[in-house]
Amino acid sequence: MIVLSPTLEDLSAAQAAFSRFMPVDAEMFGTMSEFAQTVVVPKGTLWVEQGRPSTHVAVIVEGLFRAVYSSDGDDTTYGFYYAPGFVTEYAGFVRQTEARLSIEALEDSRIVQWSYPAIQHLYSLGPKGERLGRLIAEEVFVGFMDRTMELLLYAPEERYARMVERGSSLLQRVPLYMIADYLGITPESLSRIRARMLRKTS
Amino acid sequence: MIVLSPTLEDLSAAQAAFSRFMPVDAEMFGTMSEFAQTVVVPKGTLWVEQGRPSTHVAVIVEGLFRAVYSSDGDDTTYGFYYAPGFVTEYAGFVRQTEARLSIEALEDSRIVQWSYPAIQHLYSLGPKGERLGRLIAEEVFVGFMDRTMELLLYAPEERYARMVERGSSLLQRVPLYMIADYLGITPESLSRIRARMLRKTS
DNA sequence: TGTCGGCCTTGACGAACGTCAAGGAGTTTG
DNA sequence: CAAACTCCTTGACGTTCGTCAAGGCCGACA
Repeated sequence: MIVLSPTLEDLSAAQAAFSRFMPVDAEMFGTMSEFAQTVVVPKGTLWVEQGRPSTHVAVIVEGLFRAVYSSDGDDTTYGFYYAPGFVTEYAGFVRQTEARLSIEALEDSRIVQWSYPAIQHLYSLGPKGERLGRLIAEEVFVGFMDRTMELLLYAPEERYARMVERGSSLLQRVPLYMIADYLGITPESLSRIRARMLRKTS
Repeated sequence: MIVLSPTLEDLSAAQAAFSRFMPVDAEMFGTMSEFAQTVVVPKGTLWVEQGRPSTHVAVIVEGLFRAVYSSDGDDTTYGFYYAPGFVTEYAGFVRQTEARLSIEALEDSRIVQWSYPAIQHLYSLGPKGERLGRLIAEEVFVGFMDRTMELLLYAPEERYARMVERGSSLLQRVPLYMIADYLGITPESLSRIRARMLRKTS
């Protein structure tokens, strides 16, 4: 992992990500830029390690990450993160406790990150900073609600079918055993589900 | 549902709930009290109805609620809410869109509620209001992360076993078919799981 | 007291999933 | 070029789940 000063493109990608939630004026953009770091994360690197501090939140300029929970030597893929969007081990970050998940780069990635003190500083600047933090937390929340609903409402086969219908780019970018994991099933089961679906459409 | 002016006990229960997240000073407490309403919700009432606006957020003084998603005539129990804690159809509330879930009182309940404009007013008072909103959103988020993790990591039988170990009061207060639903299985399967667990311990 | 309705259990059966094991295709590495 | 590795698939088998159906328990209520 290499830490750099952000380029203008990095900063504008970051601003675009934040702008999806609320307008970012010149002053806030300036403050953000001042504390931002660009990080180049090679494929396979753990940007956050389970059990260690979760110190940063980042905007993904390019690349792909997964959140993974490890226990007794086996991994569970909890979620994926890609541009344009955020990546962070949120639970640990907001409470400044140790990360409960690792976050691993699945492709060579480039992110713009802020430390916890930098974010606190942003909050301390006034209601606009707090507001941005709140809006992002709420948005992230709604995303997780969808995820939980998917697991509760649909059987494994339907979950995969819906992912295909949605045209998720993950299906092209991620090995199937991680998709299986994400859907809550084994790779063998996903393989059989795919075989069944092929038989039906042909 | 009967709407009343909050009693002092109602307000102090509300303050206690908020205090779990950050100190609430006299000024903020005053503003909160000014806009608060107490609502008596009889068992069986839908406090929020799926498809209609999600207008309020509330602190539970006493009672029990469940969030339920209805589709094609069958229901899925999404979560439970009880004192001391909050209840709201959060996704609809924060975005002021229609509720995606209904929220039903499972016991005769008493809550202290705030409307969306009241909360916005609280936010507009300065960083402390925004901060409180953000902290609550983050806390709610971590809870949902736990919920999703439970569904991904554990098989149905383990999910029930963990609920028993945790000593959840829900097991005493809620019919098993709702528990089954909450765990993502059918009532029949939960019944068999209970039978299996009894055989093992005896 | 008898009946009704809500809730839990049990049975039977088929379908889907998990596990263990083996094999094949494509890519990387020496 | 061959060997090693990663990833996906397929097979066999046992277990668990969902569904449909029936029956029992218990509190509510006339």
